[in-house]
Amino acid sequence: MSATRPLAAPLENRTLRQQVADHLREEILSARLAPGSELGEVALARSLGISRGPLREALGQLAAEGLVTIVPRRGAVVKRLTRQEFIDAYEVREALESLAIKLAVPRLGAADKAELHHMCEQMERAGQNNDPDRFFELNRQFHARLVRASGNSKLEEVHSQLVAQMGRLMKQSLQLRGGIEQSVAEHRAILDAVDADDPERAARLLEEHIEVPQRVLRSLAAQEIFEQEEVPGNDD
Amino acid sequence: MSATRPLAAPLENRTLRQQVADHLREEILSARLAPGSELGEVALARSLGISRGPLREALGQLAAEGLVTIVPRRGAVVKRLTRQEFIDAYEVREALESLAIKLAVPRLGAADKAELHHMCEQMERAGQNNDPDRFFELNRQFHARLVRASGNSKLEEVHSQLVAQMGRLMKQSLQLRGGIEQSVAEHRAILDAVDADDPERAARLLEEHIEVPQRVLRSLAAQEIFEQEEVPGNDD
DNA sequence: CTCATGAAGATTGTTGACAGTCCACAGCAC
DNA sequence: GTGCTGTGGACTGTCAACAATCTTCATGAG
Repeated sequence: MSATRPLAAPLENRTLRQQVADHLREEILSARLAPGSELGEVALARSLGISRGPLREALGQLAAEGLVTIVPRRGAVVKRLTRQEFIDAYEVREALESLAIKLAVPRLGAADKAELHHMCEQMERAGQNNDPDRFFELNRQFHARLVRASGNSKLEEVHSQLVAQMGRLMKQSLQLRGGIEQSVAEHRAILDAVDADDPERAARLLEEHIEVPQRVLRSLAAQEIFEQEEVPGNDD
Repeated sequence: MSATRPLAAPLENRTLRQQVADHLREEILSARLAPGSELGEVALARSLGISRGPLREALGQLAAEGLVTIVPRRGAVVKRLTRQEFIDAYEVREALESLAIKLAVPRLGAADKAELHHMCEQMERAGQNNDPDRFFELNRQFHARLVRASGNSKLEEVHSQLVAQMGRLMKQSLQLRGGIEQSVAEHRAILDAVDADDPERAARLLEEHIEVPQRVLRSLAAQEIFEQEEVPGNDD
């Protein structure tokens, strides 16, 4: 019980496919690999110093996770969401988190609530410091924390996968809502309902909170987010 | 527009990995491959008449879909759900279908409603004929139809994947509820709300409908469903 | 008799090479 | 000049062999 990684990785048993999949997932989520980027197998394998076999398996896995699109005999590209797909994903995410908070509220202890409040304060501070990247990361952790607190592993799995797919776009959608102060206020309102052990009110507030970017996306000509980038592919 | 397969498969472009993945998925869903079955690569590849390469990619894809479990350097087995995982999946499914029916009701035309009623009648007939397999299949189609009618592709995708994971167990859980007549009555009640264009009532009824096996699973010592089968692996 | 040790067999992980397909571009007919 | 055709290159799909690891079983010490 004194291992450096007590959870889920007892030994360095990680196979190459897993390492490559994790690496590429991280590259995609961090936007170092832009949507639309073509993932040539030989070039990628060379740059990673491995063979094409494990790389192909990793790409297949990422395709099943919805992060890349594989066209038979044409290769793999980082998946690019249409506006409709993004709205659809938002709706599903709303339903998932609504369920999550209803399940989570009766299970939360004082320590959990305190931690959520702490995260909320950090988010406010990030807003004051004008650090949107940090705010985004904290926001992601806040929602992930709520979902995990539901105690429903499948829910957590589906949610994290969905958030990963929406990925980079969520960061930009953050700019579409009323600004960081508005978002922090909404989080506080949700936490109030959580403190009061009122799952229904918490769920309603959470749904409204998540709905904000959805409404903006529907109404506004927020096309720019999607229409943009034709992606140079490889710029040397 | 006169091709034999107008949708999604213009040519026989399907790659071996896809064919194998589809084949194995069908085998698992139809319970010809029981949960816990060990999927040895060499034996499987031989029986399919292919190499291990595409097979490994297909297995990786199915693992990402949650149908098989791959333990590094130990091989792949058909995933076996614990009771908790099954309950968790049921909760998520309930949230998804609740969202689906709320979205679907305002979009359904008279023809759609008629089709749903027709499916419901067929379910009743299957019950009278004491044909649980057919009833199960119709029930699956009924719910899938509702989800598709939501117009949310991501929702449909996540839902179908979840249903596939629950797969074979759902058939057995059908026996746990009040019997086929009870289930048909519940479907009729849902359709009444749909006919009345009342999304909230439809969603509430649907949630109660889905909750039935959940409650049974929680309370009852319905362990038998999960504790069973140690699975012979390969019987030649 | 029990448990540790080690070798043999079987299975998975990885690699490099071969085969087939798609795309781009040059050449030619009109 | 425009459009079709064929050839070349690059890429993906597939395969068979090699390497590494795990499991099993026999062997021997205590």
